[in-house]
Amino acid sequence: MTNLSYSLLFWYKKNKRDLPWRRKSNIKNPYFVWLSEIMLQQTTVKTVLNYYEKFIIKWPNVKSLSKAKLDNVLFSWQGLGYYNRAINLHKCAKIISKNYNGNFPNSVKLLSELPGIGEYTAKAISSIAFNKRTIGIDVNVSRVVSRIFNLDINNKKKIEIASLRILPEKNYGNFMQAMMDLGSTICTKKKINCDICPISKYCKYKKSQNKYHIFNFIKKKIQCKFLYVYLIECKDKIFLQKRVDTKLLAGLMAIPETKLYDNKFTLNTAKNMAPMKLNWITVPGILRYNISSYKLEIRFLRAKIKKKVDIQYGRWIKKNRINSLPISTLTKKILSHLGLF
DNA sequence: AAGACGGGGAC
DNA sequence: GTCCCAGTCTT
Repeated sequence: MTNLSYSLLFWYKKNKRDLPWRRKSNIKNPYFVWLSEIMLQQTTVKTVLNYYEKFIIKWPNVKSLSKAKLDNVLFSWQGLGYYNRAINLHKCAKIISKNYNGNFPNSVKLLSELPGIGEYTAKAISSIAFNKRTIGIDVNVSRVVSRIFNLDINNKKKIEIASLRILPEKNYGNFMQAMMDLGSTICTKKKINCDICPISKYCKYKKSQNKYHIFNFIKKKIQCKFLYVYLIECKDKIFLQKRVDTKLLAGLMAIPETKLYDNKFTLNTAKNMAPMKLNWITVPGILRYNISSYKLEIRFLRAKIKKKVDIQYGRWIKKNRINSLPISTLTKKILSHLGLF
């Protein structure tokens, strides 16, 4: 065992974050590890906590989750974002129940074949739940490793080789989590607390020219997009549609909308593009909302209809039942603008 | 190899 | 306002 890994494990034992999926009874339970890892993809710990607790109460094991309706899973996932994670979570639960009799495989190879589980998550589960000799390299681990060895954080191969070199002789799962905790509390992106770092004496960061520690040169382009949404009312019901054949907010229920246009367009155009020919009335106000890589500018039309009409993937929903459906934060804001949520 | 995919918190 | 987060999947 290297001095570095020993020092880090010692530090971790005393200072690890108290997280629900790390409770003694949970940490070796692959279901809990898997669920937390999926939720934590591109999502902060703080945000995940409530969702995680809700999920394990509702579905305490993989078999119960596999029997759930997808809409129910999406409902519990609403607001967490990246809804394909929920769809894949559900798919994966079914596979584990059916093909693996409810037991997760422990190898990186087999784990990687499951929906929603990529290289990182496969290694994380294998390491944390099964204590296999591997390490999932997330943004925290790569940052820490890059600083320890003064490596280019974007050079995946070098970071990986270096991370394997500092692995302890046992306690692989703890070591991986220790690296992540260090990265999220002490060796953070902007504030770098070498003074209280348990492994600073093994680290090149302070001595180096900080050559590789400025990154993210490329800015993500945010595009402005314009759209109209359509509120169709029939007595005490409104018309909503399931979002299929779209990657954005996949699987959720939403109010009908136009495509996302690069330029502003006229009211008449919006009326012509409406899902039905109705007496459309403008709802005052514009809703601006940032989602994914778009800056949305949303305008509103509303109309009443006498008799319900059926449209594909559509459902007529009682206004007081909207909150029982899986909908996105964006849809909530839209409905809120219309006084419905 | 690059782009799409959500939402909230930090600053 | 901008940046970022326990990444994965598609093209």
